[in-house]
Amino acid sequence: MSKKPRLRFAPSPTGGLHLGGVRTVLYNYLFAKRHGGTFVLRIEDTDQARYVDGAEQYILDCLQWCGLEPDESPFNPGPYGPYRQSERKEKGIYREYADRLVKEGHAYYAFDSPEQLEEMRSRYSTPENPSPQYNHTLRGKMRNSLSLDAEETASLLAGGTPYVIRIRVDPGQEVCLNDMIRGEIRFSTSGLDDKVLLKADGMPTYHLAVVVDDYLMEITHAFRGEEWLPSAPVHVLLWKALFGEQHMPKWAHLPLILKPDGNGKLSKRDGDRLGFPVFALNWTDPKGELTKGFREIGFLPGAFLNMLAMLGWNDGSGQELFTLQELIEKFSMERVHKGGAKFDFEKAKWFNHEWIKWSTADALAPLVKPLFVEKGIAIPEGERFTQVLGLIKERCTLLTDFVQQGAFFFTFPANPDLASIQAKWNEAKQLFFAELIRQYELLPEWEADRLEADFKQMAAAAEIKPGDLLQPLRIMLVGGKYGPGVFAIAAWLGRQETIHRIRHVMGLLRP
RNA sequence: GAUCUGUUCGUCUAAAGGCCAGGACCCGGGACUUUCAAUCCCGGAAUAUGGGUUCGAUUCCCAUACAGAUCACCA
Repeated sequence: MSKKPRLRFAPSPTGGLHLGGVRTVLYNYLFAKRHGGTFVLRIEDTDQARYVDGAEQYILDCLQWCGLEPDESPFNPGPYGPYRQSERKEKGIYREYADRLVKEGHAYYAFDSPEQLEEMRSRYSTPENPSPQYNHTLRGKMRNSLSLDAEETASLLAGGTPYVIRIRVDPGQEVCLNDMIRGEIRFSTSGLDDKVLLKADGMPTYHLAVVVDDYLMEITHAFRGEEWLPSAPVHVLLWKALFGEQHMPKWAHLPLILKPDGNGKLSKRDGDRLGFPVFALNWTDPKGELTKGFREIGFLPGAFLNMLAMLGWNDGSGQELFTLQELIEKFSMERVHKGGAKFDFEKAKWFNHEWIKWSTADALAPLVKPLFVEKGIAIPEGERFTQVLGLIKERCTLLTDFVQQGAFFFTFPANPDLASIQAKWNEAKQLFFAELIRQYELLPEWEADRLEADFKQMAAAAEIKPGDLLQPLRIMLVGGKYGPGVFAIAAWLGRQETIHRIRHVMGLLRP
């Protein structure tokens, strides 16, 4: 790489950050870091109608949670600011380039009202061509500085008639785009339309803004979703007209993330319908409707990123578990897929489970603690708590599972599952546990192996299969048929609590 | 409808002309065991179709089929 790469993520602050968006961030970030480059966050807030308060902070929170923090952003500006397009517009940046395009004949003024545009679309719409475009064939029939004479245009302009600036695309030329993932893609300009570049409110559209800002911010590589491919030739045309193609960033259009069932882009609705999140973090829309995020349902950020990275990329070795650091070291655009990938929530959970197993109890503790607190469960400080996490982490797929799996350590089992032992409960067992309590009370040391050894010895003496006694003991200590080894549990609970729990359930059972 | 992009087990994918198409998720079975997990073993399942090119095609070419994206003063 000749110079330090500069990459950007350029979301519009309109709502929750989607899985696909996070993956776009990730690939941009990985590539930047892989090559010692810079990762910038630029806010594309040019659509004031869709702007949502708080969405910008939300995006930053997502990046922070993921650990994909930008080197330059509206919150920590670098030398290429401002980093919000609305602020850039205030400085007249886009206007200047739009005017230049008009002056040089690459763009023109269009005075058509929304009604007139609608009228045009319905008038020229046919079964063969359901979406007529504002292009070289139709622009002569519309009200613009190409169809009107200069005098009329000037008076319209002087009279304050609302107008937009549209790119002038001449037919019959070929635009070639060299995509890092897909190779050479050719478009004929005949199929392109005269896209609006500058809106009537003076704001640029995405097309103008992305080109101008990528140039001004010296972006070297631009990775974005595949849905942008159809408008890529317009951007190439703009680059040629404004700054020269040789300065254009290298493009890559990332494959789409598809819905698990059927086909098509994964949407928030699919998540609601199928019962999984599609946003990174909880998102509350302006109407107050909450959409769950991966963080809140109990994902580790590392697992989330790991899963996303593998949706469309692999290093060819068969390795599936990667830390962010490893991804940075191994990531390469050459190995990014062309085809879209269906999102599989089961596999996503598998990644998280692996990450939890792999995490230390100490690392998990601060993440899990609030979950217990939330449920009103008082937890001990320090080692006592992490010991429990160590005991149960391998059976937790989501962080939230820890509460379910671990609550009985800290709270007395209120409703023990008597049904599963009552049927086989008898005098002999009653006697056994009474004796067990006596024995345990006298035990010099309270430690799992010793507890187990004594238990088995006594079972043998009583001529009852240990298995028939362990089930009741588990219900007594845990309350249900789950959890780690019973003697490890007893050891952790301590003598007093263990005996208390045994006694309590014995009182509930009738031989 | 037009333009563009895709297509290997149900899903994510490996094999960048050449060992029985490999791994993972998932599902089924077994082992272990003290429940549930974890772990280990075994099994299930794929190159969309048709033509070429080649001694040999998952891989290269063409056609067909299917799927997707886009077609706003939204990004």
